[in-house]
Parts: sequence; C-alpha cells; structure tokens
Amino acid sequence: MARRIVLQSDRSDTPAPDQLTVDYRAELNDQQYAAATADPGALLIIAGAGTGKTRTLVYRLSYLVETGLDPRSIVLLTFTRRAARDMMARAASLLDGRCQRVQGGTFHSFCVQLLRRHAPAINLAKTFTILDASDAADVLSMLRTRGGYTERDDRFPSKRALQSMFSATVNRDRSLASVLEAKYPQFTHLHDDLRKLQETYRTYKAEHHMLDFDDLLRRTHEMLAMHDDLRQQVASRCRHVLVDEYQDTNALQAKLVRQFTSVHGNVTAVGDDAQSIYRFRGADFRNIFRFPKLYEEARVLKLEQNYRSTQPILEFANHLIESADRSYDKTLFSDKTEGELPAVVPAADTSMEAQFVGQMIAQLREQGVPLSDQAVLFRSSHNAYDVEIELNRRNIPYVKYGGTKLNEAAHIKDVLAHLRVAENPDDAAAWNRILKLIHGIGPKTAQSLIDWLTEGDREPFVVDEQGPFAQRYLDTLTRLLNTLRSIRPDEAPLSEQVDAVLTYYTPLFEDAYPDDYPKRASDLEQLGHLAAGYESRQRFLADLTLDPIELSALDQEGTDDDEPPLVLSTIHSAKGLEFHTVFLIHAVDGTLPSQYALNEPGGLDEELRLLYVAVTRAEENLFISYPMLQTQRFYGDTMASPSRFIEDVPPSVLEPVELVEGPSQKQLTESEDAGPASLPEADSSREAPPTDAERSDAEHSDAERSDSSPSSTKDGLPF
DNA sequence: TGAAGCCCCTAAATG
DNA sequence: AGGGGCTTCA
Repeated sequence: MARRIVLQSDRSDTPAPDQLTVDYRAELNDQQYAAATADPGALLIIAGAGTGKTRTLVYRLSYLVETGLDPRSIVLLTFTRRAARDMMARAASLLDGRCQRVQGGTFHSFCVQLLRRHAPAINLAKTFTILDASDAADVLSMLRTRGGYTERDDRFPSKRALQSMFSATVNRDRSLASVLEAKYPQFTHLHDDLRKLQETYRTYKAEHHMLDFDDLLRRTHEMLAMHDDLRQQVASRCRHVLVDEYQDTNALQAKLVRQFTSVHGNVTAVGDDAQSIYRFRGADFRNIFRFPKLYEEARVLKLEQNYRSTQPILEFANHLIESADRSYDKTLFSDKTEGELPAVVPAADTSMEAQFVGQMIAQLREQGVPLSDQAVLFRSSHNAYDVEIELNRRNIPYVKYGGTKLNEAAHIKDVLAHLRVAENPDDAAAWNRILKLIHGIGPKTAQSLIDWLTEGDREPFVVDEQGPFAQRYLDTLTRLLNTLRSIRPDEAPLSEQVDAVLTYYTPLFEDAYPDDYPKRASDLEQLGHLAAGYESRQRFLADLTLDPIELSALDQEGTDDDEPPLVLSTIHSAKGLEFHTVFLIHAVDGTLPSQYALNEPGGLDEELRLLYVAVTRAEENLFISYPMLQTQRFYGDTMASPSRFIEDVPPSVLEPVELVEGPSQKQLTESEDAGPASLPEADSSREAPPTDAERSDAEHSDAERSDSSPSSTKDGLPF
C-alpha cells in the first residue's frame, strides 16, 4: 500500500456557535439539531414520516458549508431531481446562495456526469445514448427476433419480461438463475437461451454506445473498481456525501456510495425503513440496517416528532405498520392532538366514488383549502380514470403524477428518436423507430437498412447507389437522411433542430395518428418550447430520459390559470410530499395490496408500507374510499372487497362513513348539510382549514408549521 | 417475401 | 393505448 500523507484541513476547528449565521439551536428540535450538526464521519438518520427529514438534511447541508466545507465537494444524492433542486434551493436561501454549487441529483444523473467525464478510460464514446426501460425492451425485442428465439415452440418471455429480468440481475446483484427461480419460475427451463440473449444484449449495447439505466450504475461501479486512480480522484472530491431515501437504494447504489466515500468516509444517509416502496426496482430496505455494519463507528440518530399529521392520523399509521417487518423501532408522536379520525368510505361503484371525491374537493376549495394542498392518491395510474372525468366535468384543474410521461408518448418518442440518431448514429433502436414510420418500410427492411447504415466507416446519412433501396420508400428516406445530415453537427440552436425534424415528421405524423393528431400536435409544440431552453442536445435528451416530465403537467403550462392545480398521484410519486387533505381511492383488495404482490415473498409487507406512505401524506384529513362494485372485463360487475389492510381496523381508529344519495345538485347549493354524497357523521366540530396565507409555505414545510394552529370557525366541513 | 390492416388482448409502481 | 397474431395484398 502506498504511503499516506494526511493533508490538514484548512478549517482549523469547528467555529463557535455564535460565529454561525444560522441559529441551528433555535430552528431545530433536539433530535434534528443533533443530526444536522453532527461531526463528520458516517451518520445514519432514521427519520419517520413527517419528522422534518428534509428540513434536517437542508440544515445539515447548510451546516457543512458554514463550517468550512467547499460546496463543490459536497454531493447530495436524492431520489428525484426535483428533490435535489428543492433542497439546494432551500439551503441556498438559508445561506445567501452559498449552497448553490453543491453537486447532486439522482444516482443515475450523477453517474452520467462521471461517465461522460471519464468515458475514454473505459472505452466509451462520450456521446453514448441512454436507454430508458422501454427503449431497452425494444432493443431486446429486436435481438430476440434476430436470434431466432421466437421461432421455436416454447413460449419465450415478452420483451417487457426480458427487460425486467435482466434489469433485476444487475440492480439486485444476483445471477440470472436466481432471478428466474424467484420471479420467473415458468421460464427456468429457458435459462441457457436467456443467458445467451443477455450476453448478446450486453455486447450489442457496448458496440452501439448505448447504456440502459442499470448500465449507468454498473459501468460507473466497474469503472471505479477497475481504475483505482480514478476512484481516488473522484472520492477525494466527494468530501461529504449525503444520501436521501436510503431505504430505497439497491445493492449497486449502496456499493457506489461506498466508493464515493472511500477517501474521506464522510457520509450522511437519511431514510425510513417503514417507507421502502421500490423493491420492484431492486431497492432493498435491508440496506439501511446494514449501514451501521458497513460503516464502522457510524452513529445512528432518530427523528420521531411528527410535525405533519394530527394524532388520529398517526395512530392509524402506527396501527398499520405494527405488523410489518422492520427493525428500527420508532414511535411517531405529534403536538397536533386535535383532529378528525381518518375515514373509510365505501361507495357503490367507481363513479360514485369519483363523485364523492369531486364534491369534497370543490367544497374544501370553497372553504379555503387550496387545490394544490389536496391530493387524490391511488395504487396505479388507471385507478384515477373516473376521478379525472369528474374533475374535468367540474372544471377543476389538476396535474397527474404517475401517468404518461412526456417522453413515453409515442409521437414525442418519434421526434426524440430523430434527435438521438443525429447524436449517436449507432443508436439502432432509434433508427428502427424512425425507419418504421416510413410507409413501405417494415421490420425486415428496417433491419437491413440499419445494418447498411451503421456498418463500417460509412459517412452517416448519405444515400449512394450501393444501398439496398427500393423505389417505394426511397423518396421519403432521402428526405429523412437529408434532415438528419443537416442537424447532425449540433450547431444550430436546438429549437431549430426540432423544427427541422418536425418539418419532415409532420406529414408522417398526421398519417400515423389520423384520429387525434391535433391534440398530439400541441404536445410537439410544447416540446419545441422545452428545447428552446437547452444549449446542448445531449443534455436535453439525457434530461428528458432521466427526469421525465408528466404529460399532464405540460397541459397545465398552457392554461394561464394562476390557481395551482390539484394533485393526482400514484402513491409512489407522492413520496416526500404532504397535503392538508388526502383522498386515497380504490382501496380494493387486489389493487392495494396488488394481486401481483401476493405470490412474492415479502410482497405483502411492501404493499403495507405503500399504504403507510399514502396515509402519512395527510396533515388534517384522510379519506380512504373504495368501490363495492368494480367492472372487470369478461366478468362484468363483480363485488370488490376493501383492502385487507383496512378491514379489521377498529372504528375508534378508522371511522366508517356512509355515503347516501341526496337531493339534486341545485338543491345542494341551497342546503348546507345534505348533498348527493352526504356524510352524516361529519359535523361542525372540525376545525376550519387554515387560510391561504397560513398555508402559503406548505410545500416548504416539513416542520416549521408545528406551532401554527388553524383558526377555528363554526363552518365545519362541507357536507 | 415482406408490409399493412384488422382484430383481439391486456394493462403496476419508476430512474 | 399499444402489442401480438392473423389475413390479405403488392
């Protein structure tokens, strides 16, 4: 081992408390203070839901900077880009902008930065393309056909299944055999073929400069493991690594953190084992238990005081999580002892459930609860269908998180594929997509064209006589190649490049979507606006893939309404958020818990944690509803049972509420306490929701609202 | 031989 | 809404 010379830090000692510009003592509770101002080294903060986790992390960041750490040497790894941006903005405002140069983002985006910077070291083209899950599936589908795997009698896995099983081997760090055994027992007999296909996939990606999401982590880890000098260099610059949502890291991510911190050993991990909900993506909540073993002398601190929810909501949450498998015991408690019981609301069917939700939201809005402080949560995206119809009927603006992403919509993918080919002419998946758009080109022709276009050192995008061309598509193909050649150098502004692609693409597009192309055309226009904000095409493509934009959020941009919209969200996407009132809809057994989860070991616990996450988003009101009748194909209407998780909860913890048909809408407006969905149990003893002004800091408050007591009026809830 | 058009099926969560 | 399997058409 090389001789070590320890450089003395230029900060002499921790400054005395009175030299700091932020009064940490006054701003934080004891547990938070201890966590935010802990000495460097390894620190694990177990933070229950709503205990000011984000706040603590922000103050820790600020504290590290204030006590002398260069912001550029701090790395903040979060679950979404939005979380990173929010935290850095909050820390920056604490410290007059001094935290702005903190590095960070998601694991994936941080790995992209490292890989681009050090690409040559691992023989990787800097212009590599990033494949999202569906791109990866497309590539696999292509390789599957090419390899002739589907020509046999055996049922071969679908492209989606292939993608997810190969992904699992990487991010769970397991062999293909063990993944098959655990998740795809019906395919175990195909092991050797699958192994071969996986190898083909790997080679193919390498040769064509394509990396899928798992590769971003895997290749970074390999790079740092193989090149010790690089690891030293990278880890020396990471003088403190902060990891948010540590319970949702996978095996590979835990290893990466280890590498990033291998020189200084300064790491702050924050998480809550009870909120681990990304197992399907390889997350392993046991990582958080291994942390103290992995980092010797790690300190473990807990945050237990909840500032978000009323005590009745917490009691329900605590009741739920009691039966789940977890090890860090913590008991959440709140100062907000007053509050209504969470309610369970059976509805006759999904449309009545939607009617109930719509009516409640409209009335709460009239009472002064902003739309953006109310949320409708659900297990999966299509559960919200009826609610969306109801909201449209009532003209209530909403954003839906967890729906179709901008870059998942077919027409957007088409345009992006053109840009991707210009960026990386070896991107066969993108080629395949855009060639098949041309009338007269199907899978076979596309394949031979791709082979011809990407083989050897041919000048890209030039048609010569040698090519395997047929008259029926030659004209369009020529126009395509001319367009691509014109944008290839990435010299023109990005929005002009998008325009060039659109000029070529629009006729094909109108042909491909004869029914609804006007609606889609407005998305394309928005894409152009989005592109105008980017300097680099590479950045643009990477950002859209790594930080997908909700399609419904784009619709909202167009409307000049200054009322922030209602939030519709999958439970997964609502992680970390909080709302005055939460409606959890479609709490039906088979949906939550999902029937898919029942077969997998540990699956049920994961679903229970998911419910726990949903419940702990609520500050004041929580309504869990479910339809008693659901429409299923083939079976018609069938009886639905409520989620097994809420079935046996005592009424003193979760209050049953009955919906009754009331007078018509017109009569409703004249009468206070009767309506189509009227709740006899609710009465005027509820506190009125806080006013706009009191709530204006809602999205920035994990904890600061502990002392705000909403003014009480006689109005009560709107029924 | 390969493309296109039609019909039927199915649909979880996400970087 | 999109994918896969089928038939029909060039």
